[in-house]
Amino acid sequence: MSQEDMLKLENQVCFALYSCAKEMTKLYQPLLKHLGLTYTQYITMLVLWEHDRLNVKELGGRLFLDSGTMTPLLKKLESNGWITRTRDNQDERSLLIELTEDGAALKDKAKDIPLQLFCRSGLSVEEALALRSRMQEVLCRIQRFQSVAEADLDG
Amino acid sequence: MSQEDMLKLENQVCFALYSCAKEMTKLYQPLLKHLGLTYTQYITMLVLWEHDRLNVKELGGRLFLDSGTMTPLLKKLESNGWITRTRDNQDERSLLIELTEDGAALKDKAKDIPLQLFCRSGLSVEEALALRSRMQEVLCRIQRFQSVAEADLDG
DNA sequence: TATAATTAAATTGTATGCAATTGAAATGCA
DNA sequence: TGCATTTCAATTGCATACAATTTAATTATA
Repeated sequence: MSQEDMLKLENQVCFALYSCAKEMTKLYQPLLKHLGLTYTQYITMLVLWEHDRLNVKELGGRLFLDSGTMTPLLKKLESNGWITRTRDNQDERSLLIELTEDGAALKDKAKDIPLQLFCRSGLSVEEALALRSRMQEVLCRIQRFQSVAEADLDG
Repeated sequence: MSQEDMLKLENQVCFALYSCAKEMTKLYQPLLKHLGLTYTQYITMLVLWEHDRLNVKELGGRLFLDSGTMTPLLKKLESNGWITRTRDNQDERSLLIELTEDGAALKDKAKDIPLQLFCRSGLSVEEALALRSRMQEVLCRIQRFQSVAEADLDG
């Protein structure tokens, strides 16, 4: 492919990924509105429903989000009554995030969302599984490159 | 898969897509910094390098971005001297976006970016092509569902 | 132990991103 | 022609995102 062609929008892998991710995220909106959650708040709750009592760093690490994004988001979840934010007695730098009763109970109201979303995606089960694995693998490769790039800066 | 399992973060197709797209976009940052562009500004320039003289709607349509995003972004590109924004004489509602000489010349400085990014992605040519096609196809399917959903609201 | 280095979260500043609304211009149609 | 509808861009309000910096707490080490 020529340098000229490589600059065309339709040939961009990243743009295809970027626009597809945005449009898929929008599919959640009508479903999440019932719960009073945004997409980012929803994935945060997904983590907490699996692993209650994480600190901001652990939570952000799983979601690939930094404290600049997590801090206001968690304050919002707290003000909505889904979580509590308390300093860790063992290490006062850490902030422990824990589900409230309401926050834990919200999981039941969210239980149909994954299937609903799957239907809206128009994917078959096999396609969805393959796509997810592929994305996870590409993400791993990118992270590997990022690590190498950082190591280069150090050396 | 159980309803319980479907709520786990690692089983989310959308989160895999969302996080992968974000991390891949970050790979552009060091490359684009030299040009003084953000990623969103870069993809806007990609469109204009292919099709100069589009209005905001046409430009936003190609990028899947609405006027709320495009307006400030285009004002920024204008203030940086890459584009001009002028009302269309034929239809005063439309705002024509055109490249300046500098904006057109910037294309040459960007010509290596696609290949550089490709190297950083860790993908083979075949993988990249397959991934891009896959994303474009999934995006089409999602858009189809969105259309159906809107038609339902009308009816 | 005193201090340097590190770590966690918060903060600051900038740039998206989108739903909903507004205002101006163009179009449709009675 | 005259008015309702539609269309386009801008605006408003809210919620991310992230780089860079700051603050407070902890750890490493001389």
